[in-house]
Amino acid sequence: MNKTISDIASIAGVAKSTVSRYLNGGSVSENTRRKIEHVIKEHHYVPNTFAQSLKARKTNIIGTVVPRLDSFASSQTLIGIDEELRNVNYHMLISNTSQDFEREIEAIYNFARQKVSGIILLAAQVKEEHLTAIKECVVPVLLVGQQHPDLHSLIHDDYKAGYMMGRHILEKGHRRIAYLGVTEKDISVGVRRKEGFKKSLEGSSCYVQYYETGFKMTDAMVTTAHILDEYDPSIIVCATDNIALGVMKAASVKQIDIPRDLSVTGFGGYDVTEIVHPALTTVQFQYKEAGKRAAQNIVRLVREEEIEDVTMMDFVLHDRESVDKQ
Amino acid sequence: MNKTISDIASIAGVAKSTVSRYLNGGSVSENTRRKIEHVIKEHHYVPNTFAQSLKARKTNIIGTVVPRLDSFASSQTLIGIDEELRNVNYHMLISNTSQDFEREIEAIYNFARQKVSGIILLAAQVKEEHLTAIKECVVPVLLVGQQHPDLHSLIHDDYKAGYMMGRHILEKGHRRIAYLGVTEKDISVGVRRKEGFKKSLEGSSCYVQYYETGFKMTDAMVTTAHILDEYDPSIIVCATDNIALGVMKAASVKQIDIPRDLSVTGFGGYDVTEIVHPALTTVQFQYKEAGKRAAQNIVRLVREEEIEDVTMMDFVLHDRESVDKQ
DNA sequence: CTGAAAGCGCTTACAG
DNA sequence: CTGAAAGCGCTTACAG
Repeated sequence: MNKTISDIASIAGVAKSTVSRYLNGGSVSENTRRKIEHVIKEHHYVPNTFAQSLKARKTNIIGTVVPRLDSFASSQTLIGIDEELRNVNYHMLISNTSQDFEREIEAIYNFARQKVSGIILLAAQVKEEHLTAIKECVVPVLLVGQQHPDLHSLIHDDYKAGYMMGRHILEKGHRRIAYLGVTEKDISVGVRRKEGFKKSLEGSSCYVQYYETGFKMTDAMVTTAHILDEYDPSIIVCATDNIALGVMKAASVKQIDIPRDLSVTGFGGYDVTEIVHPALTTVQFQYKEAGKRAAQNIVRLVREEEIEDVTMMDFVLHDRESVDKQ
Repeated sequence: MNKTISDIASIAGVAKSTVSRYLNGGSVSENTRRKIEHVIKEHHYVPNTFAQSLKARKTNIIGTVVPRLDSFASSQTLIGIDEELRNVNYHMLISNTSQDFEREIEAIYNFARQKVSGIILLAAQVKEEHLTAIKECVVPVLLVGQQHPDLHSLIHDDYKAGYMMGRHILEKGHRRIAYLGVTEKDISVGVRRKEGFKKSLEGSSCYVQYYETGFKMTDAMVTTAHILDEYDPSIIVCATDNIALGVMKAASVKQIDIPRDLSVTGFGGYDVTEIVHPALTTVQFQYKEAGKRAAQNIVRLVREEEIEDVTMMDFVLHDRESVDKQ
């Protein structure tokens, strides 16, 4: 495991350039090929990747910057990226930033030092510093989950998802609606979903109140208490599954029966939404497929092939038990 | 970003060895220090890690082999490892094997090629090939979640957890018990938990039936149907939270009220267990802390400091709503 | 087909 | 404190 190409060469009685050629598929006579092959097997020789990369001045590594490891969306996306990258002979390197902005920027520079050939960026917001870092590092970047005019990106169709959800609950007869969203700093989740939702309601005779809460389930539980105090909606449309779960928990604490007394919907399509009782009506995004697609796109970018500026992923609306017919 | 140490040296008008010395904290006069600093800043110079590692013949990278990315236990452990490693100036590299044995072995060799200074192995089973790979790669390894005589390991106290769970449900008055376990190939989950549980029941007057199912929620749902057909337990003790959720789902489908008609418990302490209704009685393992501890241990191993062969992590039993008093 | 040599970007004794 | 030189393990023209 600690032999070098020179060792192998001298044991096999050839020049190291010949071994290198053997390794890289250059022309080698059948005879020397066998000799080298044998020596390599015997000594379990594996080339030192650093030396290789130093020469090549690039790697077949794609760095992925991820805000958190413990979310369904993140892990599914990562799995997709990893699987697809493996298919095309690339490796994935993960850098978790724990939702810390500084670390995100740092991660980009670190990846550049490690000479990754491309970076997939899962970020909730793209700031000036991101752009600067990307420019300085001269490395292809694919933004996933958000959109930005200066960057190639891959997004879920949040607007349409919001729209479809609106149509859906309207069809179910709901007219007193609470929409429980998140900060507008998050364009996809905070703005797009809500905008799509609003749009679907245009011209209908319903009444909507908009609320904002945090991403955590506990935040949602607290906010739900407020909502229920001041307003009596027939349904709470939540911007994420997590928030919806918080609403459900808050309701169960208050002995409010879902969906009889109150309907709830989410967005995301997390596995749990099927498990909880009642099963949650939600929009399921295709995270794993998005990951695969992201991998394909970044590799194209690395190879300087053309890709569309924005790749849009589809979704599925699951009509389940948490919404009652009014 | 693409300048080399030579560039910096010539621009600053010094030798590259001086720049290197500056970079590595060697003695440099105040004057040259300023010059170099200025040039580096201006050109955004960052040393090439490959060249560095090539010289150093090692890195400050710890490779982590993980069977899956989409489990609560995995992600929490990874987060813990990452956080702690960052504190001690190491980096984490993740290799996901999607529970594919071949890939696990491959990952070890790959990490070795990349000259990681240590490997943290989250594996359900340790086979001969693992040991061979580890031996050949001459790299420190820490096994997490399982135990093996030839390896340093960090484990959760599954035996004691099983034992405590047994005591707990006995105290609650349960006497007709079903234990829904998993394959004994998984020593921690399949054997230890069950053994501890069995032990706690010794001398008590209860009746227990042991069943086996897969790790997936859907497997558990199917098995639960069988159990309920042939046996009428007052409680089903499940080897994992996932399985317990499957049981709960199966029960809700059959209109069986939990905990009134049937009690359920899990192991793991996943976040969802608090969300579902009724909240699940379970043992919460300290995954994140385990990750941190694992990071500390592997670094000690890398530095050739002493650590105990087996590090045992503690747990907390959460007494919640899914278990009824009999 | 094969080998000697140069060079990738760094670090580390060794002189001065 | 500073610089010239050698070397880490590989690859790639260039000759032969």
